[in-house]
Amino acid sequence: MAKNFTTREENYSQWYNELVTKADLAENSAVRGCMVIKPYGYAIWEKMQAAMDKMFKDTGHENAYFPLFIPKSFFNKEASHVKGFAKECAVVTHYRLKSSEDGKGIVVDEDAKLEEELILRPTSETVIWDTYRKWIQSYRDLPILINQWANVVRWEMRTRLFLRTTEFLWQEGHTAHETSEEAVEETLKMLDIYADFAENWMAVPVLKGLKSPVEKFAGAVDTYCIEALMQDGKALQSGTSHFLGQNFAKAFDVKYLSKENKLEYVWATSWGVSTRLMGALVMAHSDDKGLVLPPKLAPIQVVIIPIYKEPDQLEQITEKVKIIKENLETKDISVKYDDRDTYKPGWKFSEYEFKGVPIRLAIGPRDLENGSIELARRDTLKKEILPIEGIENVIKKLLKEIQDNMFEKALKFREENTFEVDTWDEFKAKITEGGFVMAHWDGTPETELKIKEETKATIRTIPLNNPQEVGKCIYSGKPSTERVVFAKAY
RNA sequence: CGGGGUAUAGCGUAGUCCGGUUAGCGCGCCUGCUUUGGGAGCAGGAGGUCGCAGGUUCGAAUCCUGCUACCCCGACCA
Repeated sequence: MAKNFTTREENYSQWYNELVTKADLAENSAVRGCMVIKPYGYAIWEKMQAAMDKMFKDTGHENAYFPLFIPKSFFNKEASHVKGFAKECAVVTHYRLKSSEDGKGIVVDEDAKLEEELILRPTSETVIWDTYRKWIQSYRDLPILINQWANVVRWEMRTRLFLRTTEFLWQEGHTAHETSEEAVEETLKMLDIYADFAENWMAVPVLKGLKSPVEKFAGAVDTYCIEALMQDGKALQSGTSHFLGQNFAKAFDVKYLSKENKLEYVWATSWGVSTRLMGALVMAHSDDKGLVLPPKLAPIQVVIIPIYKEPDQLEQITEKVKIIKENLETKDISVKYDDRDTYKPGWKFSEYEFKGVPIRLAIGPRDLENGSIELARRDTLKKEILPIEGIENVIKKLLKEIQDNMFEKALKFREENTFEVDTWDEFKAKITEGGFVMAHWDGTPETELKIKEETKATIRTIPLNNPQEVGKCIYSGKPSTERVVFAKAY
């Protein structure tokens, strides 16, 4: 299956595409730009969902569901929001089909034109704020802390599996607060949760920071983000958290009566991560032998493969494996015993290696004699023979070690590919090579756009707690007080 | 939407320039036997509207015209 697999060196984007499809994560569908997420890929997404869902709930959020369709008129209400999304909205204009005149096919029934056209949500701010208006009257109704897991549609020109698809899955949190301070606090709290998730579950180190005005969300006052560096030196925005100020409250007339009996607009946030995280996961860790999954998100953490010649040998092995498997499962480790007789051990080794299973155990007659088992770890590809006795404890520890090792490796990569530059020539050179380039910027959108035009690089983020230092903008030479992070981005 | 490319079995492809048997090969699939500590071997077998629609021709995967889909590179974006 994974024979003739393109290497990262040869062609990074082809490597990515082949990896995603051959590892059974997803495939292209009949509809351009849309993907089928296959069971193995979806299992990873479900693990991501479960972990984040718990984090959201632990911080007081509740799940709800808002509709897929949004009345077109809602989109007129917040000017910059319209501008940001108008170009990529799918629109429903009719609600019925009929047989065509010639009886050969089916056509849109022109008599079934909708009074008001419906937009397939590119995000749900509008429908949610239209709803919140009805829910909020008094400060006693606040805060509202709601999240929804949903699909959204953005009609993109160019798509890539997981990284940018026409329809994608995500979660979107939408909160309403009494004060600006509280909303900002919420925005940053969720940013922290995203960073925590990325680093501790995905083993992907991220930079937390603020988006430049050019890059921020349409309708937000401030957009915060987590940015990760991929192995090809390009940045991937992996999550965003927006402080919306009173923009949507004003657009949808959402007011509350304060303790002082004054009518005030509420303060808002929204935050989201999507199936794009799957792309980040793949591109951050995987190698030329296939996927490498962090143990905390791997659908299968340990696979056990029997090696045998005779049926009775398999029986003995299976008996032994049953005990090992139970011991592992007692320790909350997910185990698959692949005793299929239709594939040979070598084939299975390659298969699970390609699918990124963190630990592989192989057990044969020789092991039964010696009370031993062969353990191979995916991240380092190292193999060793260990006693079966107590193997569950070794594995428990090793899974943690693999998780940590993957993070450390990714962090080291990022550190080795983060550069400070002070001149325009240096900047252009480093940007071409790839990586995060820390440079002074005069703070104007004009300069940012010029830099983008000339180098394709954008400001990925202005890091939180950024050290202040005197410097000159690499492009305009104007004074600057801090370095910002430039990179080419996905 | 611009530039480039591709379309032949489930997947990958040869054949196309220069029209001519039954469209070939690899992987995968099915059956049987032998195998099993890193992608097994042998034997047999199934599987094709050659992207679609026209046209030229005695004859089209091959030449001509039109269309469609997909991929890559740009512009746009998470």
